[in-house]
Amino acid sequence: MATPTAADELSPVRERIVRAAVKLFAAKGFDGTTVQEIVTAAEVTKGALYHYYTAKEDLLYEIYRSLISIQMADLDRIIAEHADPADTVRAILVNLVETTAARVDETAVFVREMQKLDAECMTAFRAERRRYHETFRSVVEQAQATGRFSPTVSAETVVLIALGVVNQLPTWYRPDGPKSPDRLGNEIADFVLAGLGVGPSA
Amino acid sequence: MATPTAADELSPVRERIVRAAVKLFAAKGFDGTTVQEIVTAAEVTKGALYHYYTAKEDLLYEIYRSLISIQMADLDRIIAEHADPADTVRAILVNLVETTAARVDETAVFVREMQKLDAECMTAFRAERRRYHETFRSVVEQAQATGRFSPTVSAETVVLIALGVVNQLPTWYRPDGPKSPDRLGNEIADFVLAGLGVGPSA
DNA sequence: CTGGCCATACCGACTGGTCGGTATCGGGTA
DNA sequence: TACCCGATACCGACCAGTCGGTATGGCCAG
Repeated sequence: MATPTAADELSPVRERIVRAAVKLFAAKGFDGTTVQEIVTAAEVTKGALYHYYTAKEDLLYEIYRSLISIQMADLDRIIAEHADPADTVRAILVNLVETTAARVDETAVFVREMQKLDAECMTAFRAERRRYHETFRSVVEQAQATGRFSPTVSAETVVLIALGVVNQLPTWYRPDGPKSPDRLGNEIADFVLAGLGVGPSA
Repeated sequence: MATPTAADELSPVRERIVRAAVKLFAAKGFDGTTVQEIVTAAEVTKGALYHYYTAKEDLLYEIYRSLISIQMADLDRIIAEHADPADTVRAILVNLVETTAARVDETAVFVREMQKLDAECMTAFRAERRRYHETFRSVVEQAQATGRFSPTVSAETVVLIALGVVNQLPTWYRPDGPKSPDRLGNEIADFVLAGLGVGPSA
């Protein structure tokens, strides 16, 4: 266990390759990026890349897996930590904005190129996404049922709106912009909670 | 002027080509679609395509131009037609959802492949988008300044959220789903207006 | 200690096939 | 005939992936 190859740790070479791939895929798209460009940017050779990965598509898979596993773990943790639904929703949104802002390239690739995965990966990822979506929605639904949130708008629409902003975030978010991810997340949460009939902060 | 080549009218062949291109680009991406696939789907030949277009990229340009020009015209018309800001915001959102639902493929391509346009087209399109964004935002800002909308959330955030949902719409919207575009648009408008402190309908 | 052996990590020229785009010609219409 | 629309054959560039080979380092027998 001296070598950090366990679990999620990537060997330095693998990590350099994936990092380069993410940046290039985000900038030029999956099909628009050549394997040669990736290996040049990663300062490795084609042989090295194909030593670690069996196909270009594996890189996509690696990117998605790391992104989704983080988000799902965060969601479960947040729901376990908070009792009040307004707190929960706020925490979910702030966390989502923060992790997305920290991984803009990954998210951009995810949003734009998801459908390029082969059928079985697609199904798996759709299932994960669905679980995220439905977990989020049930938080809203339960709070509506117990009268904490206004029931006028459908929970489905709320979730669609909330996830919509986050997925579009890579298009407009700039790390050097005036608003920190934390503030951005809270502003979005303010708005969403206002739409659910909850006043700003408790 | 007997031939309908004027203004936005496309000759039958051109139209078939663009239609096929939109569908394929939406399904497989710009780089993932070959010119041969386009001409096969359009039931024309490569010669015909390159007779009307000088490059594959021209097809992207054509798609964007038609989408954006419609949206900009709608926006200007809607703002001219409505005096009350709540009505204006609702009308903008309903219209946006309806036109987007009617052109899911175009929007999907637009959102995903915009950056593949060359530098000058990009600049032009960014300017148009910016104008849309800022026009929308100023409607919200003015209503906040005159006390019609709650000033607690920044107008910028509201616009980002509203346009976020619409751009993501191609990912989840299904024409055969339970909700009509009109109803969807109104639900989104309900939520956005609630977030701005305006009760449902006037 | 040392020398032979093997596994893992990595190299980069090469290939089979594909793709965007072009050159050229036929055939219908005026 | 003249001209435009479209068909077909073709080209040069490029790309994902391969494959024969090298380098490094650990390990075990002598």
